[in-house]
Amino acid sequence: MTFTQILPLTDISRADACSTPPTRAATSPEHADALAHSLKALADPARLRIISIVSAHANQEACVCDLTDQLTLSQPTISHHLKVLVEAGFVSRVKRGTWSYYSLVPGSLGSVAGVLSAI
Amino acid sequence: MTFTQILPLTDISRADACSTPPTRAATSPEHADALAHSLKALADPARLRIISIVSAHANQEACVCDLTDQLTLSQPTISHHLKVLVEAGFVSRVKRGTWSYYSLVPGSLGSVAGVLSAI
DNA sequence: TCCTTAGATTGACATTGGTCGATGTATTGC
DNA sequence: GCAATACATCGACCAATGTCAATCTAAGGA
Repeated sequence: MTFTQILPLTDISRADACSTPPTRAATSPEHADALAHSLKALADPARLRIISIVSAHANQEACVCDLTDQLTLSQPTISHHLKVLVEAGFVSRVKRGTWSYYSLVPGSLGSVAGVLSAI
Repeated sequence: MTFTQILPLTDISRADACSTPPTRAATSPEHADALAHSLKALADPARLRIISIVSAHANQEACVCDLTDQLTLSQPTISHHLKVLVEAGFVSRVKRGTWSYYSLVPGSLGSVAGVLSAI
């Protein structure tokens, strides 16, 4: 019989008296990086409003002119925010004629919400 | 019978030909600001790991030494991240003796997740 | 072909944000 | 009271980010 059998492993493995042992493993750094990247894309008032405006449309689709109408931001700035959202996978773009139409990627928001509440 | 009865109102109310009408109102700027502020507090790998480490503990409580052990960050940096999380309402602090213990604010993550999936 | 329009890209700028070393402040133990 | 420990705060620095004016590209229309 060894010491590790007599004493709980958690008491041996840590030296700090202040702490209680963890019940499960914490999120990996890679997982945290990925989630933070998604959250960063959402963590901007203009981008949240863009998502809201897009999803408020009948066919879940809005053109850039809808956004420049409602947001008090320049057209390049809105285009920049749209690019961030596309690269993060929250909206997708389709071009018809002169106009670009943006739509929500189904489930993308719910996925982040699910991960968040599962932490 | 007037024109507004013949033609759909939505066709009259907007001048842009590229756009479909919205089915509901978009999020208010104030609401977007508030949600963005909460998301900003979460949108950092170190802070996500802090939340994960705290919630992985038996009593949903961890001291700073638990965090300095697991995160490869300086103690002032960790203290800074903790302050951000406290001010955003995701964790709370209680001091017992020399040690500060941080714990998750129940429901705070779920609340953000709920708002997110309701956009 | 040329002009106009829609929207993307570029470059520059100011602001914010993450990080650390140094220091400050309680609390504990001697 | 004094030294040591745990943690917070401060100040500085560099990187990342939001914003806009200017420019570029592509699609239509005359």
